Amino acid sequence: MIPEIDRIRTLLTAAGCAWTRPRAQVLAVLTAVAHPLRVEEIHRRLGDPRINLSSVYRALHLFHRLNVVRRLLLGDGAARYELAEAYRGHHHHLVCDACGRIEDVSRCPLEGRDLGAALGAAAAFAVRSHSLELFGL
Amino acid sequence: MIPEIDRIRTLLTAAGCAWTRPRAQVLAVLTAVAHPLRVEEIHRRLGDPRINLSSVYRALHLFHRLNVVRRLLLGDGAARYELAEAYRGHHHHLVCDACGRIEDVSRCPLEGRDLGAALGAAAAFAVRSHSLELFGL
DNA sequence: GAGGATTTGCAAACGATTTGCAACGGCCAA
DNA sequence: TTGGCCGTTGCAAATCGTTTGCAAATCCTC
Ligand SMILES: [Mn+2]
Ligand SMILES: [Mn+2]
Ligand SMILES: [Zn+2]
Ligand SMILES: [Zn+2]
Repeated sequence: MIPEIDRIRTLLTAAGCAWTRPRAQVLAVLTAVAHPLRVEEIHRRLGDPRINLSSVYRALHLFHRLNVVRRLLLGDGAARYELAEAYRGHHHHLVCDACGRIEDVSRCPLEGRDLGAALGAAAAFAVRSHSLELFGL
Repeated sequence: MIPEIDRIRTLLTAAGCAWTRPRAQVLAVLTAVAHPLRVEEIHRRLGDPRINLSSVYRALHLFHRLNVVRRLLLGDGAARYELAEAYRGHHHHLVCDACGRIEDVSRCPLEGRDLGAALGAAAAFAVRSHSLELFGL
């Protein structure tokens, strides 16, 4: 099926983790949508009502640890998840202050910037990733 | 006393809000430290044990609404607060993936960037603020 | 200092997330 | 293909940070 899912399945196997129905379905949901989803939303979209909400949480934890998904915290109480950079590409988000709508920005405003220079004194710091959200209207 | 606190007090008054002991002490804590604090930490540092944790939450809400403090969500369960841009200047944070230590970066890697250009299609979006955190070691 | 409006302390409610545990189901070896 | 082991799940209860209702305390204006 979808090549990303195959890649991820292989990755799970390599990490010694089982390929189970909850995990597969959570991934199916995440690959099917274009924007970050709350856990509750992911759970609701699973084809299978037998799957428990806590299994979704556990799957997302595992995926996050294996860098399969990215977790976003946008200020309302709930975390949002989307496929990680390796599967959806590096991008950032516009968050509307008024209605809360979220949109992707594929061009990274940091590209070409020498982050090391910006750090200055804290040169001992090796940047591994960054999180950038733009808020507005 | 500290000029920032006077400014903020004036601002509260202008907004029709009272200058009360909990609010003053929360501000005193925030102006005294250089890094973002969790609500629980702020509460612990108040000189006065009579002040209730929920008053700290309420004070921080008010301050956040009036743009006196900034709220940071760094991925562990708890929000962190620090004085807002107008009082501490625009800056970002380094977050250590290993130990969780947080450090300020005063140079903004976005300065001089035309965010509008980076947005591309979503030109209808007016960026009012941005949040950038750098993760690494 | 008195009056009325705001704010506080307290304790209970809340929503998101995590956890213990017994039943279950992938996965590998036979 | 089957058997069985060990990781995984469903379920319900616990936890955590945060919010809220309400009566009492505090602030601000006069
Ligand atoms: Mn996205
Ligand atoms: Mn800071
Ligand atoms: Zn970027
Ligand atoms: Zn900046």
